[in-house]
Amino acid sequence: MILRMSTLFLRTLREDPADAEVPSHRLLVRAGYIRRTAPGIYSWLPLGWRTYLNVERIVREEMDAAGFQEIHLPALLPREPYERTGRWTEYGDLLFRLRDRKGNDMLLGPTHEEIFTLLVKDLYSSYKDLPLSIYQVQWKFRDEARPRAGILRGREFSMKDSYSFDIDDAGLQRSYDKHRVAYQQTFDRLGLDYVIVSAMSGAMGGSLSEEFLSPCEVGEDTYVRCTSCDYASNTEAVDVPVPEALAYADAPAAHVEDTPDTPTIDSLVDYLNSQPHLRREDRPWQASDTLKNVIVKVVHPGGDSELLAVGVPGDRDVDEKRLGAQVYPSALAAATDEDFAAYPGLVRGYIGPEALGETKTAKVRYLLDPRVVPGTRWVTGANEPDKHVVDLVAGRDFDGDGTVLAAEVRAGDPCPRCGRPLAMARGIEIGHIFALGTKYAEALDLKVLDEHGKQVVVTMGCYGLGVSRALAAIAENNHDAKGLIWPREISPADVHIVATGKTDAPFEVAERLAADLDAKGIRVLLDDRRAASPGEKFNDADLIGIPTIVTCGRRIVDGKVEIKDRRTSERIDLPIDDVVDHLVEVCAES
RNA sequence: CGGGGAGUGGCGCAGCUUGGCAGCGCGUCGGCUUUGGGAGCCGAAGGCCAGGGGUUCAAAUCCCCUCUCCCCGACCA
Repeated sequence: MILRMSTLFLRTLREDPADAEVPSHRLLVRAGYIRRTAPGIYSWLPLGWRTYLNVERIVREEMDAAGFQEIHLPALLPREPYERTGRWTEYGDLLFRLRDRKGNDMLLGPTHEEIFTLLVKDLYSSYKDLPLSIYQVQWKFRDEARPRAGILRGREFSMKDSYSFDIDDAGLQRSYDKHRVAYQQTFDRLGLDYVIVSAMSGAMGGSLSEEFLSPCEVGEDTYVRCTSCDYASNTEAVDVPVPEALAYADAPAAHVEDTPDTPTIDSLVDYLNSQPHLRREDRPWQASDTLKNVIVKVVHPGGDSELLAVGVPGDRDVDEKRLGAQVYPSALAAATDEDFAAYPGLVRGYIGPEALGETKTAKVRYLLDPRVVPGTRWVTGANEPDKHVVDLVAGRDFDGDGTVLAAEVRAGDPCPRCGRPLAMARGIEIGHIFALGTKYAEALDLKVLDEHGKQVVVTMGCYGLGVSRALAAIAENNHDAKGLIWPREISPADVHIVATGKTDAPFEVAERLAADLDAKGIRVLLDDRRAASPGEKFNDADLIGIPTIVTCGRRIVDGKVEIKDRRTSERIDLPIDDVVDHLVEVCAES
């Protein structure tokens, strides 16, 4: 099939749309691939839809090749299964809810664990049926608080979601690994760079989960990567190398000092440096010499809560996400005035380790950053207003009840694998795989008989891959100032033929080439517009981003056309008769 | 939910401070000319200035209220 610019349902924009910031959004709208229909909701135009279908096809081929079976579930779903797993409530405002004419609650599927689980329960009842991996490509609906960046984060988006069903943990691990490999192959074929970072399973439940992040400035997920080796990790999960313990035999004894009006680390450091009798000889005091003790409230799943004290070097904040991941499945909350009132030993702004810990006066569980090893000397709160302790030595004067990875991770911190500096990076989450376990099978009572005739709960995995988001990620990684530059397999066409000139000849040559290429199975976009100026056509071709551009123009009189590689801008002139063979070769190579 | 910005022909914007015929560029339609990097000239169509209320002889412009969109943050399989 030959697409003709003269009749194509397309309008390219000369200027950037006012509401688009990120490159993929800007260019996809400008080049006439998508149009905004409502906030976070987009319509696909012919070029965009062909491109989208290519991405979807590649994903589908890779899933099929891995032995997963495609099915298709409705997007419009009943409330009941989501009620049973608790997600009707848990999803909150994120869920698009509606009612049918009888008043029954319905929803637009944000994800389909429940329905897949019920479908398997409906059909299967024996361990002999397992393992099973099934998937679909479906539009998902989430009423995001803030949709952004075009199709990178929409309220309606396309996702390939797979689900695996196994009889035991070993089977789940095998299914998980198969999906992991299938994802690697899929993203390789899509031409997307990615890093795999371990993630917290959070609300999805389960033990193991990994995210596939495509490195990209406009991505929403921050992660940490090593500047030297290939270590990459979710920020929450970065490990901190434990420094060696220091000798402290000749360390001075701890002493309490008056430090009026110093409830913050900054004010404390300034005060220490301003007092001649407190100054250090070797260098000024800095925030990292202080030990900051932060009180948070941990709310357990049952609803009980307790206070927790976290001690971190004063130059670092407690990263709530990181701490939250450590206490999961309990949740974090801010400690209230009442909480503090219950522990008179805790003096806000002047909390020190001597009052903390299971055996101390405050009896608040006290966890320390791994950097606080025995022998390190600290300035920290003396548990009295306006007083701090200097030269408090870890291991001699205080201990924690354990360690916790709660301090923020910063660029320059050492890589846990090789010790070289880490860097902060951003990425687009293009895939997320979970070893779910039995959460959904239990809630929905999916059991099969095992070889002993005993009912066992099936264990599950779920594996998401954002198809429309992957397209946006590909666009983010494949463009220049002039427009998009598609990898051939993704591109809406293989070759963009531009005819230009005032005579019929170039147009006739272009038509003939288009027909010949089409006969060879090469997909052609033909710019057969007579009225458009050459400049307009060339700019449109660069904007649209088809990988090979053939210009039938002024060289026609020499029997030649120009072939340009969109990515490298390399141009060659070729005799007309050689063009088809040449392009067949070019298309086969890339 | 917090902070910032913006709503004016299809698109991108000016006009608002200081009230007085609703403008510019692009696009669209017709005509002539033009064809290698978004062509030229002539003519034309197309706008309740987000909505509601108010002030005024007169409101895109001033005042009050509402709505919507975009960006940053919070949130988020």
